[in-house]
Amino acid sequence: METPTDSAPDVELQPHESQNVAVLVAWPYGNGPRHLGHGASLLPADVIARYHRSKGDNVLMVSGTDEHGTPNVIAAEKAGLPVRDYVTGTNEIIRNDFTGLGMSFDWFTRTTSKTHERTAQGIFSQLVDADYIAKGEMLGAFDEDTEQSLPDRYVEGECPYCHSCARGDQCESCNSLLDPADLINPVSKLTGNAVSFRQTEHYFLLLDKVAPDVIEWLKSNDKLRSNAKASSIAMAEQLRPRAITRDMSWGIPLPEGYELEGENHKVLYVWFEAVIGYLSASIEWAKNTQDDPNAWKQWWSNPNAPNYYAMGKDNVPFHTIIWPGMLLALNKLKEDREDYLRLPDVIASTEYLTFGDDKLSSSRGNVIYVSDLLRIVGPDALRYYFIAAGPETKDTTFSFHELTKRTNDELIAKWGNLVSRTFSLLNKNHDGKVPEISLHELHDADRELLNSIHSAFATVGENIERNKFSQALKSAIEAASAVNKYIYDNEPWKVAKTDLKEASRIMYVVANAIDNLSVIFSPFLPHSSQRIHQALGYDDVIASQPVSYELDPGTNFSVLKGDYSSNKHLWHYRHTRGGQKIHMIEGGHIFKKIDEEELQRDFQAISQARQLGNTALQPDK
RNA sequence: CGCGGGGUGGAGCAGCGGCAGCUCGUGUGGCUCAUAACCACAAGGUCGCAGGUUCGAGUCCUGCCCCCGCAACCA
Repeated sequence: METPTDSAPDVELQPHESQNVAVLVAWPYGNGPRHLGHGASLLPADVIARYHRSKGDNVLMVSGTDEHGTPNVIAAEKAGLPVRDYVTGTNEIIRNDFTGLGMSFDWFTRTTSKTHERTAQGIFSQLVDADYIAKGEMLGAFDEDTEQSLPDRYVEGECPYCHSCARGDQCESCNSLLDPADLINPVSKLTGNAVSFRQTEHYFLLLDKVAPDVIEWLKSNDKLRSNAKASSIAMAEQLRPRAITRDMSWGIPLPEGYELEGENHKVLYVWFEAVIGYLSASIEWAKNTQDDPNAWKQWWSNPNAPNYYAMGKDNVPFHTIIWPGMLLALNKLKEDREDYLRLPDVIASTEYLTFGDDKLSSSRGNVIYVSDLLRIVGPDALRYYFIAAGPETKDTTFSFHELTKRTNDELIAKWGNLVSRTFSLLNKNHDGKVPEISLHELHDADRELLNSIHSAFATVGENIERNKFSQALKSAIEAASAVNKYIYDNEPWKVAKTDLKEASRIMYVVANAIDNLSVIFSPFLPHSSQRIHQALGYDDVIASQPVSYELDPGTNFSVLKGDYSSNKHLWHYRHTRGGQKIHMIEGGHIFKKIDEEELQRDFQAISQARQLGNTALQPDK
């Protein structure tokens, strides 16, 4: 990347050598709409993907809904729906949340897809054959009446130590860690029925066997954030075999030939199969959208294709230990090094977004959903908030006040207002056109400003590449501020009255700056960047959006995909062509100012309407 | 001594060995093209507490206090 000099800023950047970049987004659990915490932890993935596309890289961004597991079965029961119908509904809700936010997935599928089932079963049987998975026995809790198997957290009873009421995994009164089998008079939290425990046979992933390799890999990966790295190494040092099957009927069945004795209702446990989704979704994407069904290997088995994983911090161990452990074991079975599956490079994890005193999660009452705020403030204000004020390095408390401040006093005051005043000046004094000038008319101050925009591409890009998203966005805002100062210093509204040619030069520089800034902002604020781009008279698409698409018509199985080919090779300074007619933005403003009281009122109204409305698809309490 | 993250002006954060910074808010002034927006200047901090290392410490070490997450059947 060149250093900007005092020469004209029209130096061509070195053409960026395209890389294949995989962006792997943690699979949202399919039990209901996404809340703000989910949005905050997954949005950085979209910034990474959009930035890399803009740079010219070939991005493959995949994810899907994680639809198996007990919580979904229970939620479906409550809703009075077959589980499959229930998760089809939540998948649609989550797809809409992501579409609304503008998450530019290449493929957003479901763990209930055939490809996923086959891939997960294939990996399972390979690992069994290679002795990385072995049979063993485990004590399981069963509802005595319904025969439903129950995870620890659904079992409660009297604490054997302090004799107060305790949940299966921990006593909230005396804080003892419990084994649910020790509880006195255990009952199901769901039905109140008595719970009994029996030994049943299960498959275990022999994590201890891959631990040395996992530790070695952890130590050698210098892109992992130090917090994730240290805690993961400590955890890896005490890995034990872990059961990866469950007694239930909802899930991926064990592959043929691997059934356990006398059992026909064992399924793969969600945490084992869900992480495989990254791979299976890539395979499914290739099969459905590419000429070459093996195209996924250009990301997964390519030594020059870095990958980025995005998730909340609770998910880190699955991506630093379990998934790498599985991949390491699989790679040991590959004869050809060229078939090695790539382990995680960058784990961009966030901390938690909290709300008041309660964790903002779907398992508690205090929740604000992504869709609520999308309706009230729109996608880009929410995206701005997530990146500028989100829990990037520490837990952060959400507040309407902070959202309002960030939107009104930063996003709108700096960037939105810059766009407004520019269009207004062009309209008033320059026939609603970008003035035409020749570049050698530029003054030193003009070049200086344009150079600062030129270097903003580098600064913002570097920060994104270092996972410093809020810093990157701040740099973009600073670049916009420089343009505001330039306008103030040059007073084009005054100059236009006496010397229109001079004013044209100034306004050309401003329009040119905005044109470039819309590209710089596009990974963060794709919706508004696209509108500004069009308002400047262009008709191409610099920030595409995902669309829902029914895979096999009639199956009710839909995925998100998108065509982002026109978003590529934009991440560099360019001169705006003069003379093009601008189009005023509908309503005059790209961003709508937030009235904090109104925001709270609107939220209350939506929240109440939701509680009164159909509860069938509500997340479980 | 289970593991880890965080505690920096009113708010949100950066800095992680060399004169305490940024954004917002606040005050004053300027500007009036612009969504009471924009521009300039100013006030405001003994960098959680206590020791230590060092010519020099938010920055390294030790102890303590507070907040948060994880602790593997919460996926």
